Amino acid sequence: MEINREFLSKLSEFYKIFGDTTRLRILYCLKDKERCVNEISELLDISQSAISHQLKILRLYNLVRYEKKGQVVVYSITDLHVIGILEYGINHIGELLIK
Amino acid sequence: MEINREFLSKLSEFYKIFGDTTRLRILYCLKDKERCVNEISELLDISQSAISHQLKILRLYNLVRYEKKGQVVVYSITDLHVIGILEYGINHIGELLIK
DNA sequence: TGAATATATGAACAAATATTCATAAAAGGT
DNA sequence: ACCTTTTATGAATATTTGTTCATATATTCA
Repeated sequence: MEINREFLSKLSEFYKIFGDTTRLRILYCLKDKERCVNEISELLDISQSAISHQLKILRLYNLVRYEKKGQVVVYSITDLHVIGILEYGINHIGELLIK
Repeated sequence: MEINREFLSKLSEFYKIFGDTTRLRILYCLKDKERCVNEISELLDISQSAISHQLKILRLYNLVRYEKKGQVVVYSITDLHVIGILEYGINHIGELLIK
């Protein structure tokens, strides 16, 4: 009847990740293209540190992939699910918000 | 290129709602059946006040419907989208978490 | 090797959010 | 009219979360 507590907790943590505009913007700007930290930082006009902290969270949940290329670290979306979830939100949530 | 700021903010607020175990549990226990506040409170073993505060948020975002029946207030899920989003999470997020 | 650049990270602080507690409001039963 | 039950709500508090600031680490280049 009730959902298993542990899964529930993971589920809420997961949604929570998408519940922050900084993280959404990061994910969105990585949607079609990998980018390095400074690039993201400049593009979104958010401090390097803040971006780095948020990337850490995204990494922790396997939403982004980390690849070191010389001095630079390049981040990209891990997997199509992430884009799917984003698009699901973009398409379906609008409708709910209107009513 | 970037998502419109206002939509972005609504989107994150929306995901945020699902990013709390209490609210997830409330939504989940209303999945197939309408219930009154005390019923939810007892079922989930969370204080009536906490439930009521959270229901207010769910109501604000039109995720649940409010119906007064005499002394009792009955809540139910507003719309199939909500269940869709929940199920989307339940089905797809598990996979992401594993990797 | 030393300077410059890119990124990560811990601690402090600020802001947002959830819960509790006390109480109010609304309805029903006596 | 009064007591009981159910729900809502404001204020206080506790907790969580995000950002900034200072600094560490790693890599390249001179």
